[in-house]
Amino acid sequence: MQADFQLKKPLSEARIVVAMSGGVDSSVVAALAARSGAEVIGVTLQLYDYGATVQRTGSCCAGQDIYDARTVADRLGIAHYVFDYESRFRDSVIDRFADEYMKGRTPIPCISCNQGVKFTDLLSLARDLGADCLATGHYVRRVVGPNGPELHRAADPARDQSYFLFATTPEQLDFLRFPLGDMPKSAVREIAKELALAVADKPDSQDICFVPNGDYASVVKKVRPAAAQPGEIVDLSGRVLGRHKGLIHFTVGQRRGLEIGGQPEPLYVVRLEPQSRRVVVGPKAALAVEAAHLGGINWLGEAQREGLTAKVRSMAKPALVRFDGRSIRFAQPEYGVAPGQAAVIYDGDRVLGGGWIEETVPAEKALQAA
RNA sequence: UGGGGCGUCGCCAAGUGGUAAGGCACCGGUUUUUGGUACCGGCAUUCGCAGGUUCGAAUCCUGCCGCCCCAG
Repeated sequence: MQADFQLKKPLSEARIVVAMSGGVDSSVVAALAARSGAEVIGVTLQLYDYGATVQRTGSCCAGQDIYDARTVADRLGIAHYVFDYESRFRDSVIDRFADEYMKGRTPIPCISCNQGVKFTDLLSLARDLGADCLATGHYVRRVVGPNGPELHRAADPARDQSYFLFATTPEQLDFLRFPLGDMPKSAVREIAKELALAVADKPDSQDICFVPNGDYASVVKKVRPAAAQPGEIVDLSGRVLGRHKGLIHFTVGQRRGLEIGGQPEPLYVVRLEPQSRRVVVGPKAALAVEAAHLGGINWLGEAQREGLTAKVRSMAKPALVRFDGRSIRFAQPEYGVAPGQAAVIYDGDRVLGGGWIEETVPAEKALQAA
């Protein structure tokens, strides 16, 4: 299987830097790059303290993963460097993650990481190394269109990671390459197996890489000890239904963990009020949202067209929306839209851009029905 | 200490002689490079306690305990 690195010069004269996390995907990218005839440099970033995470499955960029990346690079016969980006990662990803939770928002550290550490810092590092491009293992397609490179959904819809890459700027996209965007995951594993890469059967990463055991609240508390303030759980009319042990344990749309029984139907978190530390809950209908205001918008497209869709979470099916440059308006009510999450706007398979959800507008009709 | 009502899983609650519905909560799993959602599965050998009647009781009888309401 050959990969097209979309370079203007012959591959034999090119230098490709591959971001190697230590997982199968980026390892296969390195293999494809090595096979292309270009000079390949593997780079692995050490992002967080790995003492606690060594051997943990489903992690990335620490301990065992760095060792795995090195092993693959050795096998492929390519150069490999490890850089310590811990403090940068702590500032731009972990601290920001904790601060968002303290504000009653629900952050997506993977996007912060892609946006900052990977596509800003690592990318400029790659330029410094004299690379012609930076290749990563993301499942997303870079399509060269009439007006330059475009970002598209991966060919394998089950693996598509475009949601996590909405903040990629045109300048970054110009330098980035995503050789796996056209392949199904199974093909990637097959390549890894053919080449007898040690990571061929390594489990996919999941959850938040720097959070052990899925217990993100502990990480937030460790970074921001003031985060664990208890408060009241109230219904839409303000009636106190119970107490909670910290706003950071909740996100809009969440059902479990409220520990309030005796209800005729499930209760969901409708909103979080950091000032009063109240968690406001209500029936599912109260979750309906008709619009969302976005901040930190990144735009990759040209004209804004009709028939756009948007995703407000990674695995959601795209919803029909109108976008006016600042807000999206859903054609049908959308449920569980949480501030702090990303809204990514698509034209078909193409990512036009997106932004962070700052505020949502309840869908009146559905709210009254509640 | 007169009258009335009630006591079934953590919560709500069905069941009034035939061998414990359901919902919520909780737990586990599946899905997933965020959080969450959704889906699947689990969850009272026992009905406040003690006796009795009956082939058989959460359901009937007796006593006790506890709670609520109305009267003092």
